[in-house]
Amino acid sequence: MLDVRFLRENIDFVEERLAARGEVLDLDPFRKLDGERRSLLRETEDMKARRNAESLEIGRLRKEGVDAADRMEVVRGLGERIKANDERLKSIETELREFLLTVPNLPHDSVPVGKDENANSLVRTWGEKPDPAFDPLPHWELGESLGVLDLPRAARMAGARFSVLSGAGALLERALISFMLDLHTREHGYREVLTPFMVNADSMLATGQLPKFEEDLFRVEGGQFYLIPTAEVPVTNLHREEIMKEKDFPLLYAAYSPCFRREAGSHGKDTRGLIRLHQFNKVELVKFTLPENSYEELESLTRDAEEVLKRLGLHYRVMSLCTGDLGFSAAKTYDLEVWLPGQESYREISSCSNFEDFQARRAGIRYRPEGEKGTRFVHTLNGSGLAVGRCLVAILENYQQKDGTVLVPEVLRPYMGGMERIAREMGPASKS
RNA sequence: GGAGGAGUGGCCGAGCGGUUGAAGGCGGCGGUCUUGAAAACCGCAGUCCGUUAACAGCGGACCGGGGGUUCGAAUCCCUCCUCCUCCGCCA
Repeated sequence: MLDVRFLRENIDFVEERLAARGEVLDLDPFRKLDGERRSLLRETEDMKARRNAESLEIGRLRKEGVDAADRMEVVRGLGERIKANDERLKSIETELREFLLTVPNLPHDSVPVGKDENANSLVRTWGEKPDPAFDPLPHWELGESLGVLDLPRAARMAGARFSVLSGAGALLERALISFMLDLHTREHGYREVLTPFMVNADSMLATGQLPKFEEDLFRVEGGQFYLIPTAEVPVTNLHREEIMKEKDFPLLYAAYSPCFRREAGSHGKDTRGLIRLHQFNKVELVKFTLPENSYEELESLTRDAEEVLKRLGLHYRVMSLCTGDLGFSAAKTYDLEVWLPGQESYREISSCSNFEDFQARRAGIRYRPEGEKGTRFVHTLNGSGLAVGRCLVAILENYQQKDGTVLVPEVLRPYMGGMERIAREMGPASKS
């Protein structure tokens, strides 16, 4: 959510910045509602001040035994007008809030202007495309032939966009999760948290999934819960409605969670393999920082995510998303894109964003600046560190050998009982 | 699921329907004292909204959330939520 006072005083500037997102957003409802609210509020508060004074006076008179019936009558009438005004105010405030909740964040100055992903700018690349002397298989063919991936059975038990990993596949997924968490907690200073995988609507509202993107979420039938689309939601909500101390910052968290997404509107996209699923695993990094440090923290957050790819020896590039490709809540985002030889393309494997105070304002996450009166909103950031399933895809495709086996990256071997190579293994009993 | 109990400021804990934003204690901050520290003593301290150049004043709201009664509600009524205890069930 944008700061109402800032919006009021800089409404033309805001309109212009939002236009860079490619979204035509008319801020007139704000102009109208905000003005109405303020004049009505002023009037109503004046009446309340009078009522308070009168009531006090009535109490005093009655204590002295003086009859105050006529005064009480007057105040009763005042009370009725106050009540009517309060109701009107409430509906205006609700409308205003609902409108503000649908206004996206402002892009940071350093974000390239453009209308879609073609305008994203390349920040840097690491490593090189492998140059195998054979035609690399896409991971779904490789995984099935190795017996570590079973998509048909996943489809039967759940549906399209689900997966079953088995044997070395399941082990590799688990190894990746442990490796990532260990790296971030032991070397990068994050604190591991394991949170609920379902949250309430307030939490979804705080991070920006609601109210606008309900169709992307799974809602649990018969309950007030939503399945989380990313651990960003529960972890950011760890400090919802809290006022923290300046010396507490920065706060760094790493969390493993499964992620659940409807993928509404992406029919026909990435229909094969593990790239786009209704359920996938992810290790998420979340930071709470002081406003003045958030952009340097975004750089280090991105580096922390990159380190996973470096240690796995996977070639990738870093893109800065342009204004038109930026997510609703983000002020600036770097995407990490890993090279997938089976598909001859770079695919997003991490998205690292600074939300500035956009989420903090929705969530009420504040701190007390030292030597200053009052409170300020913190800045929140998060990034995948990394998407585990896509990471598994990248390993299968990048580490496949001519003989159809897959080498296990060095750093993962300790997590896999020393396994150096994934060879064809006995899968589950074959279908008749 | 059944039966009881409780929700007040960072924490603990008072609060006959009328200067109670809220006693007291702890913690925090500033000061006195001290070579320094502790102790003791003095003082300051909530959040949000509106007005405003102002994080100065002034006004309004907030005692789990929402609604009601009343001239006036932290205090009375209704409702929802959360937590605790006992029984049942359960990984």
